[in-house]
Amino acid sequence: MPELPEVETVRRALEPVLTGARITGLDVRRERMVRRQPNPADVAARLVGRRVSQVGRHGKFLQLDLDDGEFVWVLHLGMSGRLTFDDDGAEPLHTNVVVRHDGGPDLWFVDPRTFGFMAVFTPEELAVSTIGALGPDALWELPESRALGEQLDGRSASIKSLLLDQRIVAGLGNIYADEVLHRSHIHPRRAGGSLDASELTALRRNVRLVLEAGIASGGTSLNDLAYLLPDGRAGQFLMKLRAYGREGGPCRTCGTPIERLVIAQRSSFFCPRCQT
DNA sequence: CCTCCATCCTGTGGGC
DNA sequence: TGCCCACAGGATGGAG
Repeated sequence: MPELPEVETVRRALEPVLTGARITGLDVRRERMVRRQPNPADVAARLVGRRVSQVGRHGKFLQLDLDDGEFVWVLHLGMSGRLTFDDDGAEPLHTNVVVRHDGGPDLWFVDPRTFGFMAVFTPEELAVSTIGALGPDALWELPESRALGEQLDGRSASIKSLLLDQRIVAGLGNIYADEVLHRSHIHPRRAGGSLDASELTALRRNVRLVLEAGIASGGTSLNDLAYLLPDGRAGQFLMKLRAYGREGGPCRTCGTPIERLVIAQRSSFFCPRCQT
């Protein structure tokens, strides 16, 4: 569920609490939440007793440096993951992992669908994993349009599916990809290699614009059961969406009803008039 | 190398 | 009200 703006919002909430904190305990209640770990039994041993030196992010992956980079603690929220601190309220259903530390209240990893996961890698293990093959971060390392064009050159797959490919640029998901394409007036089914220079320029500009606007609004909460800020509030970007989830509603540019297509097994919302 | 597809899970909302 | 189905913010591994 959470895309870059949501994960960045979470990162900013974790940063002041966890930076410098020492992990004192780990309670894994659903083993499935620990995945992609070279040896799953190592997770507690690698985590407990270590100090968080930096709270980072690459695309949708949270990456927390432990003991100045000796290990990297990776968390991914999947489709329904939430990170929140124990606020003395009732522990939510599907609190699958509890992390104790000396920087404040326990950290709760809540995830009904369990598509999220966590793992603790050495930098070497991380580098050779698929996480190490992530493309540049869509916010912090967004390539120039010319370099984007080189990535897309010759590709016959739809631009929508290529925007979702985290090896090209890391951070866009289904909502923000649709928003970027709408603002760029590009049809989601266009072949990636068919974009011209001015379209690439618009695409790049709108990736930045949409992600920054999403972060400024605290992300997108589609309903109050999935993504929420760590303090429990809902993100406010939903009302600013121009395409995603608006099938049948008027295009905010030209009034034409927004249509829905399935591309790469995901819903795509677009304006049939503005986006060509 | 590239593209497409099924799969991992649980919950919700719409239609009947 | 209850049942059934479609669908949901993601990533991966394997087939072709």
